[in-house]
Amino acid sequence: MTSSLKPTLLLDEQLCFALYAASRRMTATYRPLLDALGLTYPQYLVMLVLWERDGLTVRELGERLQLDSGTLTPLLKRLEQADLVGRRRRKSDEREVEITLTQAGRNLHERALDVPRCLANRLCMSADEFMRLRDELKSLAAQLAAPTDERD
Amino acid sequence: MTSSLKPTLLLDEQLCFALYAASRRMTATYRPLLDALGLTYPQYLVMLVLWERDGLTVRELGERLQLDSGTLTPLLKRLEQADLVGRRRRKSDEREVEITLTQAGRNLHERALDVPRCLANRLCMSADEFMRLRDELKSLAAQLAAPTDERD
DNA sequence: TCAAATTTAATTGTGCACAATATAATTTTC
DNA sequence: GAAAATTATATTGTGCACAATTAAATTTGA
Repeated sequence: MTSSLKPTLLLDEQLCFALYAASRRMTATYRPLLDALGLTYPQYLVMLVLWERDGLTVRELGERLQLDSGTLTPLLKRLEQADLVGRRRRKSDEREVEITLTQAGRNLHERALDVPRCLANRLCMSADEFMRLRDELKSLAAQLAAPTDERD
Repeated sequence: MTSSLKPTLLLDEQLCFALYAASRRMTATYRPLLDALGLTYPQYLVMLVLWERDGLTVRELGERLQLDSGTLTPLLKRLEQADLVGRRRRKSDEREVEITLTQAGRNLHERALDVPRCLANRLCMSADEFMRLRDELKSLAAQLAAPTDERD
């Protein structure tokens, strides 16, 4: 049989704290690697998206990363200051701001290839464990994102 | 055989992004529940620790939550403003600031018992799955926290 | 066609995170 | 027991997150 979940307020028993602590620890592990590239962790995520597909709008970046314009607008301005991206209103629809990589932004891609390799070394995890944990987190996020049509 | 991990820069393949996104989504799921208690998510974590053991110092809270004084000092001042905790220097060592629950802080404990129950309903996870994922995240965080005596 | 509704970014304000530094109290060492 | 080192908290500054509001462009619909 599967034991039923007994909710408590003990910190060490909380999934939410394990998630929160692991996420901050992961970001801290990336920090020295990303410092070398002149990027913060959220800036790195934006660059990942743009390296996959350049020329997205702020809205499209936000959908991909689940971040709103209040976060992205200043972040993108800092990337623009660093000469990694350009920002310009689209001719076809002036409400949209298109973000494009500069040459320096494109050049950074190659140096960034080291980052996941370094992390993989730190993880001491098999590819299978890695993918299973990743997919469990994705499905957890999807479940929490789903509209709450549950009775309480 | 176990396939070897091939590091890429594709967002959807990154464990780190799955972790980051799941953590933010979890916090967002807590938000409406904690709003009802007048707490933010990090404030709730501090209260969890104090409900388990009252009268800790800022340093001890920081060790438990892996947060430094730059985060905790203003957060604790807001909890003090909300009359949930008191702060006072210890007589035995005036460098230390002891945090104690007020009566209102203790009273909040009972109302908070609903929070993990509501979350458990949202998760649609067996207790076994819950505990396994939680423990995997704990061991991931521990691994990343360990000193990097790896060769690259 | 033109007013209303919608969409998209930007702005504002609050609250973390965290690095770096400052300050004050305590402990250690000589 | 006084100088030096250590410890604990607070402060400052930067950069997210995210809610709420604003502003501008576009679309919709009578």
